[in-house]
Amino acid sequence: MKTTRKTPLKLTDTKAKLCTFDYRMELLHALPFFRNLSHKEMHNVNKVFSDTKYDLGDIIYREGERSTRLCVVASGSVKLIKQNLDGKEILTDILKQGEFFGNIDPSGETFYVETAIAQVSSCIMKINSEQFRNILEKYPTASLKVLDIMSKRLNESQERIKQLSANTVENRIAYTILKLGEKLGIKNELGLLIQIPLTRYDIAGMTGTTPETASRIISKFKDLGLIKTGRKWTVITNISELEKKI
Amino acid sequence: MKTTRKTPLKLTDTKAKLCTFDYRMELLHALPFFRNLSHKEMHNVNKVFSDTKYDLGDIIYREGERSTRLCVVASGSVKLIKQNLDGKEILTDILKQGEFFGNIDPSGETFYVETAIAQVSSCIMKINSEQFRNILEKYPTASLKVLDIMSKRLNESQERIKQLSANTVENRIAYTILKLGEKLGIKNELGLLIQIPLTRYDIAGMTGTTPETASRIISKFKDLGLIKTGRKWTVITNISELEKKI
DNA sequence: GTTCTAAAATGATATAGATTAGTTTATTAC
DNA sequence: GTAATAAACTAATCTATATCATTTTAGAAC
Repeated sequence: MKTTRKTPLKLTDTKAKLCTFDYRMELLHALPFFRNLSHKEMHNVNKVFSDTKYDLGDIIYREGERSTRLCVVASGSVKLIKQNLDGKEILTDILKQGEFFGNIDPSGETFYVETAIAQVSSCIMKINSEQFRNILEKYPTASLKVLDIMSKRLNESQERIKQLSANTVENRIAYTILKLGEKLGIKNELGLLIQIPLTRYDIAGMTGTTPETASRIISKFKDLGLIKTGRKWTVITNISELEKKI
Repeated sequence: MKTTRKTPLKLTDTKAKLCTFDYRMELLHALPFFRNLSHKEMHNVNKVFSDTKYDLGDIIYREGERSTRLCVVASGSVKLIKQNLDGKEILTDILKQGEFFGNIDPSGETFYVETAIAQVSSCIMKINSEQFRNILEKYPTASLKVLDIMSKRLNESQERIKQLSANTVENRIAYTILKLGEKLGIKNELGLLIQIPLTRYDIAGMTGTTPETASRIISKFKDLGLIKTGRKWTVITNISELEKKI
């Protein structure tokens, strides 16, 4: 018995929003690390950011390239991946509007440690890491916010290690879908809609398994009525039951 | 065919050094984030640190406890572990002299996300996170250093995810031993000596496997002449060949 | 030295999930 | 609308490693 797969949802416009001056100001000011800055200070910060548009699948930077930029997702979403020697890739993070990625500190690593790819059409704001460093030195509370975010990311990363070490693939996939729901989900009539193109390769890359196994388990979850999926969307239809699978 | 296991090494004194005022000053000043401070500034910083001695196996804090402290290893070594619901534990890090752990930012997580255990007799310096935050606000370059360390830890953590996702247990154990050698190893006549008590449980917790499998693979490495081990020590006798096992 | 004990090692068996191979379906291009 | 194609799905087999059970050993206590 299958759940129907022909459940297209009206997809929202995938074109990246234009990064107008006002939009950028608003967005930068909404970033946790710039929240306390005055309008004038924000104006100065805004000046040192540039922005670029990327289409779905475009590579923003590659692992191993000399790193000179800190990036902020102005619109769209970005996935970060690391590649293994044998070509297998792991997906380390999916970033949405307002999140930063790239190189924070010019005194540290000078090469990007992962590849960043636009997951949908996206607008990315960029700042030279040296200039970002200057801002952080000038506004110490901003540094502390960045530090806070880094701690949280480290903790999430360790949670993933814990899961890889001790949980089954089924547990991990349930957890990953729920986390994505929390982060990117929008409530609608069917449940919690995650509107990003999420291939079985992506799921496999996030959970340390193969696309085949990911597919099998997702089919199982669909049969159990926990989720519904299409090529570019996933809906969690029964959160509480899916949580029991962790 | 076995390599002889009766190879006791003269163990160095395991008693924790006393944390005299001068020793603390020296140590704090050597920390990357305080390196640029003046003697007078260091004096102020030193005042807000307290210190405590722990014996082998003592718990410094437990996962889930309210977190109010940032800790620095003054002497000895500390292991950080996270526990799974089913009791299986993963070892997230081993920290040596000069490394920090605990809670950095009081505005963030308010509970410890891991358990810290003294791996040998150790002296730990502690500071209230609020006070540490004040220091970081006062000395922006210190924040950037902390940020740098956090980035590095995040990257190491992601490297581990990559390995758990794509490599065999053998690969991971080889990698882990080499990393420990890099971090804690002391060159001696036999090779690179790692002088910490490292049980098969620890190795299993670091590599996401079981103690039995860890034991089997370590035996294999011993038979191949890559390492020698005792209860409280490990020597890498052939680094280049061990590297080929990654 | 001898005895004791927790850790380590080893052996036998079971299984989750990888691998290989093929079929079906959703979406894009026409 | 139909055709083309890449992703998703499914099935059968294989293997690395977990699990369960037992023996051996290093180092401590005497």
